[in-house]
Amino acid sequence: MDDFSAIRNFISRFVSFSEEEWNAHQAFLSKRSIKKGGYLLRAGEVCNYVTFINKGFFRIYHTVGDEERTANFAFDGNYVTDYSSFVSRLPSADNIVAMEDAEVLNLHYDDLQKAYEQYPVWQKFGRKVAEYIILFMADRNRSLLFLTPEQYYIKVMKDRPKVIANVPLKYIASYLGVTPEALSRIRKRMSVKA
Amino acid sequence: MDDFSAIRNFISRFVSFSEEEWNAHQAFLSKRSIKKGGYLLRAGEVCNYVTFINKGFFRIYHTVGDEERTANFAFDGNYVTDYSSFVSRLPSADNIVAMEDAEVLNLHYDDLQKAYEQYPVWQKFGRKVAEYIILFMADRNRSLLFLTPEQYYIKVMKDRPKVIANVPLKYIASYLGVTPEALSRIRKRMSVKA
DNA sequence: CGTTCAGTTGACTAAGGTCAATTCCCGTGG
DNA sequence: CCACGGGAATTGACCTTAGTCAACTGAACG
Repeated sequence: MDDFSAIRNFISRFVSFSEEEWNAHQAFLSKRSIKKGGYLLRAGEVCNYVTFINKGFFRIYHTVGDEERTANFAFDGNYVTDYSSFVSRLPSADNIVAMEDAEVLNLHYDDLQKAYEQYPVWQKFGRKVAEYIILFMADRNRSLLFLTPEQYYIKVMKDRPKVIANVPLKYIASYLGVTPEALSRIRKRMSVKA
Repeated sequence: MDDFSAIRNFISRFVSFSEEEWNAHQAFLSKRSIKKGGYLLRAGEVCNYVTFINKGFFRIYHTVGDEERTANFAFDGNYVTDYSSFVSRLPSADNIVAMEDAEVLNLHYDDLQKAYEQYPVWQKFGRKVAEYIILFMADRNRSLLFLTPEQYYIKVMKDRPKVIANVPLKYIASYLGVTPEALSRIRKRMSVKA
C-alpha cells in the first residue's frame, strides 16, 4: 500500500484508465502532512485544491457571527474540498480543519484543468465525481428538510457510524443543526426508550 | 425565438460548441407539452430525462407517509430533473409536477450518454452543469442548516422572487421546512416589524 | 349561491434554544 | 501517583417558537 494505492482504487470505481493516463494524473499529486487542528482551508481563501485523504479525518464548517455550523466530515479514503469555492473561484465560506494528524494528497486547480483538457478520461471522472457529490448533497438536503434531529441522529448512526464513533458530540450537534444540549437530551430520550 | 434558442443560450453559458456539435445535440431533444397539474416524473419511476423548460414552472417534492416536502422549484429557462435518480438509475423518491401549463424539451438518458461519448464538449458540459448544481445545493444546505425559517424566507424573497410571486404559500412553507401556519405567522411578524 | 380550498387566527402542546451550574473525562504538572 | 485544570458533556429552569388541531375568512369557480 503506497501513497497512491488508495486514491487509485477510488478513481477506479468511477472510470477506467491507462497507465499513461494514470501517470499523467499522479504527477500532479503532492503529498502533505497536517497536524491535528491544522487547516486545509480557511474561510476567505479561494480553495485551490481537491484533497484526497490517506490518513486522518477533517471537519468542514462555517461561521456566521460567533455561531459555527458543521457542513460535513470527510474521512480517509475520500476526497475533501470546498467544492463551491473550488469551482466558482470565489473566496470560501468554509473552513476545513484536521480532527487528527493527517496525510493527504493535493491536486491543484490549475493542474486539474490541465488534466481535463489533456485526457478525456479525466473530464469524465470530473463529471462522475460531481454527480456522486450531488447524490450525497441531495440526501443531506432531504435529511435536513424531512427529519427531526432525533431521526437524523439515528440515520447518521446507521449511515455514518464513523462520525458517531470519532467526532465529539458538539460537532455532531452542529452537523445536525442543533445545540449540544439538545443532542445530549436526544440521546437521553433514546436510551430511555431503548 | 424558436423552441431551441433558450436552451442553446443556456448551454452557451457553460461551453462553446460548433454547429455540428450543436446539431448532434439538438437532434436528441424532443418537445413536449404538459398541462398544469401534470407529472414529469412520479416517485418510484426511474428518471429518464433531463428536461429544459421553455414555458411554465415545476415543483419537485417528495412524500413520507402523508407528509409532503418541496425539494425545489424550477422555472423556464432552466433544466429540471431528479438528478439523483437520473444518475443512479434507481427509482426516484421525488415527484415533479407542472404548476402551470408547460412546454419542455426532453433529453433521454441514453441519448445523453451517446452525446457524452461522441463529443468531448458534451462531456465537459455535463461536468459543468453538475458543478453548477452543486453550487446551488451547497447554498440550500447552508440555508437549511443556518437560517431560521424567517431568515430563509427573507433570503428567498431576495434570491428567488419568482418563487414568492408565483408559488402558493403552502408550498413555499414546505420548501422552507415549516407548516403553512408557521409561515403565515412569520409573514405577520415581519409585517409588524416593517 | 354554495362548494371548495388556501390562508389566517386562536389555544394549546411539544421541542429546541438559552443560560447557568454541575459533573465527567483526560491530560498535565507537581 | 495524585491533584489540579480545562474543556466536554450533562442537567435544570425558563423562554421562544414551531407543531397541532380546530375554527373562521375570503376568494375562485362552477
